[in-house]
Amino acid sequence: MDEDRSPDGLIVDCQLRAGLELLAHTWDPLVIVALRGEPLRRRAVKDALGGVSDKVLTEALHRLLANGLVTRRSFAEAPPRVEYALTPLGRSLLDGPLRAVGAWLAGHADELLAAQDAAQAG
Amino acid sequence: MDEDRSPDGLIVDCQLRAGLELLAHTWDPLVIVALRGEPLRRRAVKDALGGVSDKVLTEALHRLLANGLVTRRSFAEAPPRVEYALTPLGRSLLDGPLRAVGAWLAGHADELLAAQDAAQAG
DNA sequence: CCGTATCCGTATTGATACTG
DNA sequence: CAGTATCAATACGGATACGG
Repeated sequence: MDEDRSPDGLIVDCQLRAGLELLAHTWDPLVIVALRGEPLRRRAVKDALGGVSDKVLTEALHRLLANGLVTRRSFAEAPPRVEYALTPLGRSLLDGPLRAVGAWLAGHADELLAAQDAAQAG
Repeated sequence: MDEDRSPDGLIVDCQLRAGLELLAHTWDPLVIVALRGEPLRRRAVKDALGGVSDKVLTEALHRLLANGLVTRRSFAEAPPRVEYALTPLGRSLLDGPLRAVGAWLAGHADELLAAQDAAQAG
C-alpha cells in the first residue's frame, strides 16, 4: 500500500511534510472537525472553535478553500448568509489522518503522560 | 473504538489538538521518520533531514525526548558518540498517525493538486 | 452577519560562532 | 562529533476597528 521507494526516506519525507502542512496550522484541523456534520455558517464555525479572531478564522477558511477541503456557498439574502461545508476530499482527511491522530492519543494518552512525567523528573 | 462522547465535539477537539501538537513542529515528525530504522547519531539525523540548523535540531530532539518518543544514549568514548532511537511510543506514533498521513497523501495527491488548481483558477 | 485592514506580541526558524 | 549561545528574520496567532 505504501512502498518505501526511497532508500534514505527523502521522498517519503517530502510527501509526509506536504500532508502535515494541511494539519500544521492551529485552527485548520479544528474547522474540519467542526464541519463534520452539517454545513455551518461562518459565525457557527467561529463559535464552535471557542475564541478565535475573525482574521485568523478567515485565514484558516481561505487555506481550506484553496486546498479544496471545504466549499463556500453564499446566499443572496437580506441578512447575508454563507455556509461552509466539507468536500469529499476534506471528509477523507477527517476520516483518515485526523481520526488516526485522535485514536492514537485516546489509546496512548496514559503512556504519553507517564513518559512526559518521567522525562521531567529525570 | 472512539466514542464521540461530546455532543459539540469540544472534548474530541482538545484531544486532537494535543496529538497534533506532537506533529506540529516542522522537524519533529521528520526526525521520527529518520529514526524508523536503526538508532542514529546526531550527525546522521542531521544529514537525513537535509539542511537543518544545530539549534533547531537540538530543540526538536529535546521535545521528542520530553514526550518520551525517542531515547538518547551517550557513549563515553574518545570521539563523543550519542545515539538516538525511537521508543515504542514513538514507533506507535510512526506506525499510526504518521503513516496515515503519508498513506492519505499518496492516495489523494491527485485530488489535492486538482483542487488546488481549481481553487487558484476560480 | 460577513469579511477586510491594521497593528502588535510572541514563537519558530535559522545562520553563525563558540565550548566540551 | 555533540551541544550551547547569541542575534536576526519572519511567520503565526490575535485584538481591534472598520467597511460591504
